[in-house]
Amino acid sequence: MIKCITCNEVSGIVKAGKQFYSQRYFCKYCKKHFTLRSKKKDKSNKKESITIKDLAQITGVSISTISRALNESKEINKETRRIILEAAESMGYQKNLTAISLVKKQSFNIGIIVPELKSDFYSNLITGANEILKSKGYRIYIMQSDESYDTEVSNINALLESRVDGIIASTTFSTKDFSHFNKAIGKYVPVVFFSRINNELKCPKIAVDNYLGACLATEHLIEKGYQRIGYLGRGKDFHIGNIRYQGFIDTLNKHKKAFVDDLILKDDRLTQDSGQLIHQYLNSKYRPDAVFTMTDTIGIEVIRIARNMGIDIPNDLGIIGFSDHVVSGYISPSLSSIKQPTHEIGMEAANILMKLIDQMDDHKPELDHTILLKPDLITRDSTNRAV
Amino acid sequence: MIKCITCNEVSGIVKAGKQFYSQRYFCKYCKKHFTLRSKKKDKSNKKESITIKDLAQITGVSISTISRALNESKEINKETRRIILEAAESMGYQKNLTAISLVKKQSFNIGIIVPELKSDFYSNLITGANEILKSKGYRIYIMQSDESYDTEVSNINALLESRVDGIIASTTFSTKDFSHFNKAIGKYVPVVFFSRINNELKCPKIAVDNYLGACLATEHLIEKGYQRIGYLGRGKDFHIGNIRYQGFIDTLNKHKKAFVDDLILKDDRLTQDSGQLIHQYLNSKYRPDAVFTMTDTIGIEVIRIARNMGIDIPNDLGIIGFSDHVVSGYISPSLSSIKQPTHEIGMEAANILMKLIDQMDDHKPELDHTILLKPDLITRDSTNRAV
DNA sequence: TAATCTACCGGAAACGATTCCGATTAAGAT
DNA sequence: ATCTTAATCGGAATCGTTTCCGGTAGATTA
Repeated sequence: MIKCITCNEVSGIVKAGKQFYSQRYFCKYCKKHFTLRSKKKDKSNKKESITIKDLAQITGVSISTISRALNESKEINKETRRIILEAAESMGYQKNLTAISLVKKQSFNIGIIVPELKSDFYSNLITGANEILKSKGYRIYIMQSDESYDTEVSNINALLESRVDGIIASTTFSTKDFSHFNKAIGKYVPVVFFSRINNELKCPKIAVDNYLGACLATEHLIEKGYQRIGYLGRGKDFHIGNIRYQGFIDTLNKHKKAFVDDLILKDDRLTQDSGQLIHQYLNSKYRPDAVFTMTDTIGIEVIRIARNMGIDIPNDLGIIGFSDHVVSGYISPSLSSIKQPTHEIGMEAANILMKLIDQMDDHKPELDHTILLKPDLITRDSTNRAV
Repeated sequence: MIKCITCNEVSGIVKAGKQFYSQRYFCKYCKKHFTLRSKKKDKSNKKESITIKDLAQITGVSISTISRALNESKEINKETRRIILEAAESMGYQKNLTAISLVKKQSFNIGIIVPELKSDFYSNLITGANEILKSKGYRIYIMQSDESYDTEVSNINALLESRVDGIIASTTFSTKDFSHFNKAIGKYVPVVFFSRINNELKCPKIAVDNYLGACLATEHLIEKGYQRIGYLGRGKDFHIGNIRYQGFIDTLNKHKKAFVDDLILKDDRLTQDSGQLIHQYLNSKYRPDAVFTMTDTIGIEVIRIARNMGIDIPNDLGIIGFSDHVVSGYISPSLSSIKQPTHEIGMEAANILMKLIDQMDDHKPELDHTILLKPDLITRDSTNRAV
């Protein structure tokens, strides 16, 4: 004979449920008592924001109507909408983007991946992109890869989990395999590369015209009458570094300048701790009388070390960098450079991404093109010698 | 007599539905035909990612079991979990954070609001915060207020709509009303202020010890034997500016140094286009022989202008700034400054936010305290004169 | 007068998870 | 032999929206 476990009642018996164990039984009165008590426990003061269901309740219409009012549908009476909007306002209703994203399969989030944030270069790119994205109602996730391939991959996965509507990225120095980006594209999440671009993937890329920039820089050194022009940059794994190097070489050739191998230093350590290396370089027997450095950061190091060595800049050594770092204008002597239109690159990348997202709806697949923006030559003291 | 609108059949009549208009009727065969045709249209190649439902289908278990496998519940057989995980892996399953957020009422997103991104100061703060947040599984939304109160407010609203789990913010210069932050707190979204803090709100704040920093700077100038020490900074609306100013005044008093009002220039234009203003200041009859500037940016401008005016730095004019800007170490003469532990401030802010979020679950309300981190005096050429 | 349209609105099924209940089976405890 | 438990699993509600489908009333058209 089955009995209630608390009052021994034998009629109206129901299962007690998990709060005890499965084969125990309550009479229905005891059951009600216990479930009520356990319910009370979790009536916490958690964040319970007001929903359209609440609005429906107090205005006396259905939730579909609420939704219509909130979304400016025309299938709704003006007066009804006014009442609803008023209620929403007074109740402090705030739409839940999470829920909306779920049903719309669109998050209005864009992921941006950069090697690092604390560089005015990348923060300018981001600011440019954000300007466009924000105006279109998108929010941005910013992720840093810290020049690590693995973090880049995990960042992509994190963005995919968050169901971003698109991705803008600058790859790390070492990214050679792009399957993680392909994964995104495979899931119909459009990808646009900016600044650190590549030739591997079929998707839009936007950057400064690195080749042209390098030509401008080299040309400038030649014009200034420098003879033994050297190059300092990363090794051959870095795509846009190679492009700059190629611009350098081609320009020398074009002007029938021979280049000595010893004046060309391509070494990945140059973007890390380069002091020793540069010192050695400047001391070599084929001492250059000018250098084009792949980045301003390297150029600034060259200035610092050359100054310590008592080398006369710009007379005995001309220096020109790339990217126009903030300190380049302030260091003594100030560093000539190639200025990138960072803000525009960011904006353009965002614009293209927006276009891609629109096209996604029409099932038009990709547009695979590369846009190169014009750089500017900034001449400063480090190359300012009398010809 | 009601007839099917396409075949005139009179038996088995059903409503045609909205695709035509309400009072039209189909026979059931025609109806099936038309609905099938309209269904086909939207079977687009949209992003249809695979879900736990799919996994349930192919593994032959329920979705609850799938969920348990994916979440390392112990209420599941090891072998079952292995099979499920294997299937998930091979199918390329990727969890949908949007859906998870909806049911868990937790987004694992943190909003960070800064006045601007393209400043190494704020990007360092963010990087520090991100380091902690990322390790705890949070993603960050970065928003810029551009020193505009209105954007700050709309940013908060955007973050609230996105249901962020917490907010870290530096306010704009002009933020005097904090009700938008209160709104967040009211919705149980914890707020932590960093760097640009205030006295208005009951919530954690973390910044450098601005008072101490100002004292260190002023003390340094006094030690170097400067006599007519001036101050350059924003007007009285800027909280942490006032604190720095107070440290300056108190230190002068402590050393029984009189301060002349004419050497104190508090003007909001100093953080914008300050050239004219500074020139005028340096030319006034109570010409200072040293200045403490509220920020390095102002200090750098002072150096630039003083150099143009032919003033001897540091002998005729000592300059010290605040925050140790990147260019401060490179400009000539290099600018002495007060270095802020930016990275630590960001990390600490994130840590406190994490604690707040945890406490939210336990219904313990706020912890209202201010943490001040120690600054460092960096002496450089701009104050390096023989005593 | 009947057919058709317009303007509104409600019901209910999604979206992709988590989680609470309860059920079952086999094993251990009394 | 009965009670109790552990180990597993399925069903269904839920989160807060959007949107499809269909319904009604009144105006308009044929």
